[in-house]
Amino acid sequence: MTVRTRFAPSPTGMLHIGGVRTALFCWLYARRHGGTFILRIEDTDRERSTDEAIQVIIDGMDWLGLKPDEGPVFQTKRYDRYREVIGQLLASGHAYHCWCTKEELDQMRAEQQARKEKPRYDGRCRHGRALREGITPVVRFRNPTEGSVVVRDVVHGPIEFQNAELDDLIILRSDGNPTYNFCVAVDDWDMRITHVIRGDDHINNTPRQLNMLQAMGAEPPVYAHLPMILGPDGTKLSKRHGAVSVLEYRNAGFLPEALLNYLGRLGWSHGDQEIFSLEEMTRLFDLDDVNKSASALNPDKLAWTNQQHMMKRPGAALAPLLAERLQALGVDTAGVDLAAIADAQKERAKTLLEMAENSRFFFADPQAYDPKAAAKNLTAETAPVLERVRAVLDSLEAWGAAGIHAALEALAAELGVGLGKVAQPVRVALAGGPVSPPIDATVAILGRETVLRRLDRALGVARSG
RNA sequence: GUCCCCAUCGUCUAGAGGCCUAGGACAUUACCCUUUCAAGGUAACGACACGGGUUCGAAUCCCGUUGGGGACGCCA
Repeated sequence: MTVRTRFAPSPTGMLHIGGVRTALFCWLYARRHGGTFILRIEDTDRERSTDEAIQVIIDGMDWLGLKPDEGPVFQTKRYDRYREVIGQLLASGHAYHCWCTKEELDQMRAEQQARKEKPRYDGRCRHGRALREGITPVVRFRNPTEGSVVVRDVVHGPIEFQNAELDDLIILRSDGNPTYNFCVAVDDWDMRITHVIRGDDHINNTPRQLNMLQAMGAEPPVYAHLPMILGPDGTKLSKRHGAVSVLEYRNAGFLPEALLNYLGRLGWSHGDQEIFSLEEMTRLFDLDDVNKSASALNPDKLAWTNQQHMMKRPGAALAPLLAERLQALGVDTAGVDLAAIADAQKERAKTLLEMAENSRFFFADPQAYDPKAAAKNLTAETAPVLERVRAVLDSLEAWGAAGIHAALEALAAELGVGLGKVAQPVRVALAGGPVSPPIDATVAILGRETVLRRLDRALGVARSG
């Protein structure tokens, strides 16, 4: 049996990272077993579905590299098929028309709640009802009233539901649109889905879907309900928590492999390992290792994970992404070795955005010096040192980090001071502040002309300060 | 309210009855390394929700309590 999984988002909001984690596990499981991963867009709610949301789903998955093998399949394109199945269910008595109005149903629910009962359709149209003028009936699924349904869930184990707890759900609205639970059942069947991997907020839908599958004569898939992902404060994920949409993570400068690594470690683990490449995850992933409890997002750990992945990438593989972030900040990146900058900066930034911000001084001379740093490093005492550095660098033959390092070290030795006494004034002169990559790399990247120019300017400040 | 799910450091997790004096990671704090900042290294802090069973032995199995989450739509 070939494994077939599906990721089935509804395009009503932005694709958030809880959805991404679901997509990841579906993708991973399919990849791991040489199966097929399908993207299905559940857009039967025509009021709330938007093209923009569909685009975000597709762009987001594309960015992350979670490419579907089939799809996107749109449920709204399958209406003929749904109506066909509804016709069959009607004919076989597994479904019936219901003429209740919304007002009638609202009243019924209100009464039930007043009696502290679980609100549910009471089946008043179950055994036929006179056709009512001016009302287009809905179609309801005739759920069994006795016995129970057992969901065989690979992460939770068997879960039993009493049929008496379930009511007759609407499968076709009065406007002719089929509803979610029904479409899911038909689609999972038609698409020959073998493993339904989704959030555990769907556990309660599963017995209904199982009953419909049975009524249609379909073999049910295996279910795996994943624990929810909560916001950092342990409550349900919402816009309140800030970055929720995948694309926001891209814009904040996270690497796709890092986001996937972090999300993968939520609800899944492999011993003590924290850092995984996508390839490793694919090789190691198993539904047996998925745990049952919800997990809260930890922004610090996400940032750390991102840094770990940035350090794993060669600078050249970071350069184009760094360029995007710099351009977003309005920095002109022409003519500068971005790969070298990325290599120098990747272990001192948590995100590409932070890297870009830390790297601005590579592209423009400091407009002002950090007051504290200048007061300490651009002084009458350091001026002679800066002068010597200027002379040494001016006459240096081969421009390169190794040569620069050797030259500065020799100078420090000659002056009888530690390298720090030489490097720090130079750093402030070049970067405008007390922080930068190692001075040799910084000098090398900046280039002789820029370095000499900035030293001259700093010298002016040092002499007068 | 009814039904369903869940429960190990602040957070993510390891843990399949003895290997647990409960391990790792993020965060925090100290120290080391060091030309700054980082990165890296070492250490410290820090948890089995509670109560009953079962067992020679329970974080692990069972029951209850409490707490959290989800579902109960002509939403998905």
